[in-house]
Amino acid sequence: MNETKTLRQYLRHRGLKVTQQREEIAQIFLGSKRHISAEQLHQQIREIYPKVGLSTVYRTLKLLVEAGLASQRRLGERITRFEPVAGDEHHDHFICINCGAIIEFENQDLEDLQEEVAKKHKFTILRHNLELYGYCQKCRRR
Amino acid sequence: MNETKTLRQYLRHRGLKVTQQREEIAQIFLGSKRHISAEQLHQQIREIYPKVGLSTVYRTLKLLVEAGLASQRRLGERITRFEPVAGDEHHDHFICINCGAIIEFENQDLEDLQEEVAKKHKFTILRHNLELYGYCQKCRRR
DNA sequence: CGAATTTTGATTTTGATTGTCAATATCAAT
DNA sequence: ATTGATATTGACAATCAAAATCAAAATTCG
Repeated sequence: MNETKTLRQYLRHRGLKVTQQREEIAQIFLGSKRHISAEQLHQQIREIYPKVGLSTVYRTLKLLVEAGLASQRRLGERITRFEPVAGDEHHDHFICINCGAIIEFENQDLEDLQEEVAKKHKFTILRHNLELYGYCQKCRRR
Repeated sequence: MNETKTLRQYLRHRGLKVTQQREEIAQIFLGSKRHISAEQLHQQIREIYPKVGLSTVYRTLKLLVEAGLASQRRLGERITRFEPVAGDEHHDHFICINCGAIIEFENQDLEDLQEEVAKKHKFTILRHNLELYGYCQKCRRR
């Protein structure tokens, strides 16, 4: 498996250690079905490697994300925010991962395109959430 | 303020009571800046109505969302899920609010359009998260 | 008003995630 | 292979937002 190598490379590159647990967790995770939570993964791992702790699963998942081998839904934000609904127009958000700024924008084409895709999949959209993470104008330079 | 009426209507319609706290919370919330958290709102409310409890703020925000007067970022999902990154292709998600199914899809036009909008706002996208909430094919009928 | 019902708010509980720390494992240099 | 410096582990505790609890208070409507 090539991804195991990627992980090892990443670890060495950062001066981190290639441990048995990290390899076990990566192995199970990479072969797992999609959208798995840390705890689900922990369950699965325990069936084969009963000694691996939940904390280590969390820590290793973080490493996998950093190594580009995992993607994480629910980025940043850990609390729920609310906003008054002014008119009827919906807006989406840029979120700067450097300074935390939230920039709103609207784009009807984007909304239309979403509806089109939904129709293709026979899905009825009631609401949506689009978050674009990156650097705002100010934080672009580094 | 018209929105206050909307809330009253909504409450009566559901056989709920129009209470002082609900009106106070709605008043402050509707006049507040965007992206406020339950706790931030609670602080603001306390400055004027010191007796309102945090629980009531949470409960009232829920009602405001149901009444269509507030929108809530970070819908559904309360846990973080991870998935292996197979290739380089990104995908987005439909999430059924009835059965919880997560349906993946890819659409390059959507990605391109996002990039275009970002360019307009001088924002550099590193990653994004698009969640379309609604009913899947099975749950459409009701 | 007064009874029936809902709501409130102080507090506790929940549940996911992160922090702590002594014991253990890894790795580079002997 | 052994050592020593350093990183990691796993059990457990701590955090933190959000939900649940429940007796006291407020609201509604006849």
